[in-house]
Amino acid sequence: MAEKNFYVTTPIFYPNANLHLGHAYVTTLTDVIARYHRLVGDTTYFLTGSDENTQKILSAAADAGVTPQQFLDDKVEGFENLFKQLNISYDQFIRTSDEKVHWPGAVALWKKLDAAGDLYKKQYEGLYCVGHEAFITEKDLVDGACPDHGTAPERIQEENYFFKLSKYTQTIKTKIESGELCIIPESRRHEILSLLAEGLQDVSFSRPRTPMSVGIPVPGDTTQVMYVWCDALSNYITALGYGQDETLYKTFWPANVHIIGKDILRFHAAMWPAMLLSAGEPLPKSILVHAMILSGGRKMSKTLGNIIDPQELLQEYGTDAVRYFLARHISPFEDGDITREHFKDAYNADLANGLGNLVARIMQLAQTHLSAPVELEYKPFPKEYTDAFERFEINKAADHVWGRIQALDQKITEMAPFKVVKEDEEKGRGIIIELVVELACIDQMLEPIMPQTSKKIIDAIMTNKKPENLFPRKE
RNA sequence: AGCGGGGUGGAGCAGUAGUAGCUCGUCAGGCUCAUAACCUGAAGGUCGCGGGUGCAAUUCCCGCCCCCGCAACCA
Repeated sequence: MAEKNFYVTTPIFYPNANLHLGHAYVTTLTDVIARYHRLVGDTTYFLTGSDENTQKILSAAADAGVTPQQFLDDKVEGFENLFKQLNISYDQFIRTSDEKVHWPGAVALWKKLDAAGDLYKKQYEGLYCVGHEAFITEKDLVDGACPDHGTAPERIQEENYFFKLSKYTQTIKTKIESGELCIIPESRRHEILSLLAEGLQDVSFSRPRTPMSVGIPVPGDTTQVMYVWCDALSNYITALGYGQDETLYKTFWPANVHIIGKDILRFHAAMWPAMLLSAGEPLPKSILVHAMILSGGRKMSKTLGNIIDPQELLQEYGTDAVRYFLARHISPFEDGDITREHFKDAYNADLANGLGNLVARIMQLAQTHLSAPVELEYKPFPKEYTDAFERFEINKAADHVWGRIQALDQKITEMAPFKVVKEDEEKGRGIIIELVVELACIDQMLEPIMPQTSKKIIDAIMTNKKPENLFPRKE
């Protein structure tokens, strides 16, 4: 628990649609981890942002009848709005369309790859599916047409820059095996190692620039724009001023952890490390691959109609209840499940009957029988709690806290201060003070998960007043 | 097809070679400080199916069945 610098990132999100519960999850997970590190005294930097240099924005904007810039600004405002409602404490929100913050760093990184001799031009011929806005392979075709769009792809020939990804296969493999680059959990580590065992192919790293192109121009070649993943991945360092004012970069890079979803593992655990190796920069220390949230055992989709909108939950239950559910009832590593019914049950059992009721019982006793606020003494966090956080198992950390809540409820019943105080006032007060002290300890551990609630509870303790009903029971 | 994850009391999940645990729900009792809350106890499972190895398998091995994900606006 030595104080140190801690840099944590979320993926950057596509602004072509509104954010859903999955985005809310990864961001909340990251926020809980960031808040924990601040709490234990680490100098913490938390980055999130949006991935805006994508061709799809153009058509989405056209459909919406606005300019691409308006469209982006609008979506990003929506992102920031959701993050505000979730009480996300990010230090920076990076937009890859930002030509001042992001572009110079991405260009600097490109130049490093080029200087290392890892970029080369190659004639590329492939089947381009207009629907995908991407190249697809021969074997994807069904009766000569793209199975998803039902149209025949165009055979396109173009000259692109290629990145020598293959060159770094072995180095990356070694670093992952040695734990120098830690992939969490184990199952994902195996997955990426088996991918590396097959060997990495060099990848196209640019596209020809057209009048309608979106993206960062390749330095020294105005006919090309950077491949979107090359552009996007570099956000983790451009946000720290890489290639410009590198004060933050020097302080915080390498990142302690990139938090990502399993669908983008190969970009983060293969392509990104290769880029950094090529540029001679250190690799991130770990990559945390979280699982997906299912609804009723199925992936959320419009067709199934099982989508749960984070806004809906936020409105009905409030910020901290949503944060609590995501942190405790969704495992970071196994697919989790959420239904409205399940959410309500957890809310009533753990927040209304559990935490909320406990605070009410103790503070009622304190307010009635103590003449002044209790003087608090804080103990160091228990190992079970800190270990869970070091392993990024925030659900286990929360389990520990709720175990303490249950134990405190038992203690009240056993010691019966409400009864004792009638016979021996001093003794009764002593018990109540003990209870308040323990509540304050619990409250402190609650902070990363439920910052607003934690504040309300400590305020109640400091003023020796029973607070308003924290979590009214829902029927 | 291939790859990956999973099938444990009503629901959601842990878990281990040797009396199967947790949370929610249900039922009974207790308490009265508290949000009809809290505490104690109980009922409820042949741990997907078939075979193998072992003194012993839910746990290891083999085969099979079923569900889900990876390709679709989607972490």
